[in-house]
Amino acid sequence: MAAHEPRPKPTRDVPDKPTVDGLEDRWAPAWAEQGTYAFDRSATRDRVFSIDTPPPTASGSLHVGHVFSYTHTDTIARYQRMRGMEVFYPMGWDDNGLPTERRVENHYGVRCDPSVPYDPAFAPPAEPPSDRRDFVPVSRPNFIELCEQLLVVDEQAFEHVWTRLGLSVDWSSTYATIDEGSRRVSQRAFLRNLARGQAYSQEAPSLWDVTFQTAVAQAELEDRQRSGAYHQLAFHRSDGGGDVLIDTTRPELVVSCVALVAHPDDERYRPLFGSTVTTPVFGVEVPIHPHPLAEPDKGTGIAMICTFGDTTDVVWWRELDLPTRAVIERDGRFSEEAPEWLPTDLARERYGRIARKAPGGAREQMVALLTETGELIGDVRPIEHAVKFFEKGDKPLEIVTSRQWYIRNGGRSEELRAELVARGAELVWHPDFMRHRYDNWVQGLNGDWLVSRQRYFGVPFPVWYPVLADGTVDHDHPILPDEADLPVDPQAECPAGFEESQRGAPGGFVGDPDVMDTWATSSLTPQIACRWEDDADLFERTFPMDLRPQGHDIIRTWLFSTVLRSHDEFGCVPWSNVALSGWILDPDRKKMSKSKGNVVTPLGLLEQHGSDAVRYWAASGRPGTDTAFDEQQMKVGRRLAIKLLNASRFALGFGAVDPSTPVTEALDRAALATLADLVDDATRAFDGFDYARALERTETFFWRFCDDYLELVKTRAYGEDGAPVDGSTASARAALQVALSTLHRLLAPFLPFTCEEAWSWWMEGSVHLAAWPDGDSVRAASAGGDPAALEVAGAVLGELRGAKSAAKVGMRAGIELARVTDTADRLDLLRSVLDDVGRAGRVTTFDLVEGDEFGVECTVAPPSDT
RNA sequence: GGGCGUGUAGCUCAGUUGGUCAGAGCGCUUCCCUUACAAGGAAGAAGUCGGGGGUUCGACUCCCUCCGCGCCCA
Repeated sequence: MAAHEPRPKPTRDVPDKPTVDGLEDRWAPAWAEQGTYAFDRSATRDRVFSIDTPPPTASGSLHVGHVFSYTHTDTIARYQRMRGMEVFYPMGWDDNGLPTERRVENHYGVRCDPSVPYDPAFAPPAEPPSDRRDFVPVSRPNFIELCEQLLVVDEQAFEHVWTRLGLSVDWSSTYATIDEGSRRVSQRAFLRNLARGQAYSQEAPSLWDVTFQTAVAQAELEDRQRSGAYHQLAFHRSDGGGDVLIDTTRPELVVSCVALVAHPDDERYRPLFGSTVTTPVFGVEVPIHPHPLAEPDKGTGIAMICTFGDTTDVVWWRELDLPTRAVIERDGRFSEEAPEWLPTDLARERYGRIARKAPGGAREQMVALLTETGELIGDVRPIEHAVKFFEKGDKPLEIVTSRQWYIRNGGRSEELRAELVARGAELVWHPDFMRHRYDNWVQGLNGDWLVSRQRYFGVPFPVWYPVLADGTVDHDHPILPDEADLPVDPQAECPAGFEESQRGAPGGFVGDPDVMDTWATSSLTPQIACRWEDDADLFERTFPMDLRPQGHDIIRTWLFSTVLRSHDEFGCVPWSNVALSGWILDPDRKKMSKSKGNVVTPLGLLEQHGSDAVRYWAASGRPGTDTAFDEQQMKVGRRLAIKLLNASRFALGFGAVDPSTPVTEALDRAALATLADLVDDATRAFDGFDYARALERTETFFWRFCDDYLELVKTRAYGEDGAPVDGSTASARAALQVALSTLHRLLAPFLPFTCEEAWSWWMEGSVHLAAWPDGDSVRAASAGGDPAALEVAGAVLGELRGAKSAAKVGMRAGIELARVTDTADRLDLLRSVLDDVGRAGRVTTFDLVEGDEFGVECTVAPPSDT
């Protein structure tokens, strides 16, 4: 539907007692029935405004932060719609990932096991077992089906909140990140990456979260301060020249030590480079290498390199071409068998004391061993140091080696990094300074994007591998599906030309067991929402998109990866604008979060204050700025909504006048001239995605409009009882119509329910499909009015009120004489509106005196008897 | 340690190229049930614009520095 010029109804229908209560129940269903926000896909690209809405986690719950940021986006969607754009505003659900996996498991009492064949008739247990060990194993396709069933329920709850909040989403076009379309897009994009050499697999060390049993990408890391302790260990020079002392926080990793390393310029260790030492306890001979990453100030200045204690070890391992001596398995425990590199029976026997132990237990044993051998020097010294964690995890990450898929992201290519930085520069950032976050992230990348997850639930890699005659798997010659067959599940389906019976057999095939990181799918939301290759017509009309709204905490993940995928596939940015929203802070200025227990449920807020009131608070939060959770502001929003209804009732309470009626009175013309400037201001703000500024300006005008203009014009607008409407009364009524129509539209993006209600009293169709007001048209209606006239009138009226207030009389009291002192220019303006000011202030006589200082002296009439 | 942001009335915040910019709302005090509005209206008190330097005829606004807070990255 295209925006249209306002069309007045033949008759007005204004309720006697307007209320903001219940407007959501009246208008949300009406909008749904009338398809008010339906996307017209016949629109050409230049008339479409498409929004890459963040898909909320389906199994989670909405919180105040969602209400906050989604309201921002909605105000922009509504503005663009009123500007005549067809708004493509789909909603997605992120159900691809751990939270959904857990939820489906617990809800149905099942667990995903890709080795189980698909069962089309599967039904989950009637009573979910209480113990996880009794959960029923189901195939991945079955698991996804259950996920989709549960999503229906979750979606309804979400949609209920969103529609009540008044999001102008087109609910006929939704997607889920695990649904068939998303899987197809993810696999297709991956195969294209693979074909272009942008994706590759490799046996490589990766950070591993033991709890979640998942590999962790650079973007999901966080450093946390943890207390640890330096243990000083004695290594023994092979030439018998004495001991080399090193400090380590992880003595349990001595068994996996492959070398010692010191800074090339470190005079203390320079003579030792190239020589070897034997490790304590195990007596393994290892070399001493120079490397610039060694820190002379840290500990003794020489460190042991293990495979792998931390990410620096990985760098050393790679750059110094060291052997791999991994001992920690994916369950986080030391392997059962003694490593083959241990040279002696004694060493193997000692290893038995740490076998199958978790790092903490192994450390205790090692300290005991080191103490027994006398190779632990002095006391352990407690320190605080940064330790790497999965952002969702609670145990320090280990580093394990396994086959992983990567997508090139510039971390190993300066050229690609530069290209991606250039893509970032093409985007318009709101607010602008957020672009630095992107730049810093891209420039700091030091490895490719790990997209393997080693989990079961997710989008599978669409890849099989040949099994050679000797039974080994040939990872270098993957078997790929035809794009037309996507999505595929290599664990449940066999590749073309093979039989299922050949799975795992020599001469047969195996399916890649891995699934993709959820960001590998989320990075394709523009492609998914716009239905890349699945609906070429829609894609052409909507992509590249116009706006990506999102939180600033996921610039490095979601924003960056989306830019990367679009760059790879299309050679362009996926959207032209990105809008970063801030946080909600609780009254103590802390970020609101579930773990802090200070989250308020959105539905309760919407019911308590009304949706428009909550939206008002949300829209007051400036783009990118953290905002305090403030129910007082919601109450202000509610008052604003009520005020709008009452002011509308007043302005519509007179008979309608023909829209062509000239606005002749100076006060009316001044009011419209002021309004015209406001329209320009609000339009400029919205064009720059600054909804908060548009709201603030409009609101400020509106309060002044009510307090001053409506009071000043009231008597004239009523006209003489029973007398025919004269020109000055008609002017007032005409100006009120113009002003009201304009204000309803200016406020519609913020208070959609209230504005629709008031609009419906006198206009055909939805205000949300009405054309955004035009400053020049309003200015034309003002017939060259001077905004200063309204200012002068308001200033004098304020003084008159002040005099009455000081005299402690009611505003109804009369003023016998008001002596106004002001400059000649302003007195001239005042004369042009003096009748209105006199009536509003109940002034009998004015005395206008020229002077430099503005002032009003009043003689308040004595209280009238009776 | 680096980067970004932020610090204006008790509270939440405007202040767009340096010159009526010292503002708004809430809260507070007082008055008023005036025919749009008592889930309201009117009026009033309240700030050395984080501290200190500097540029300028003039700085909340530009520069330097320090301090506080927040976020991101090491």
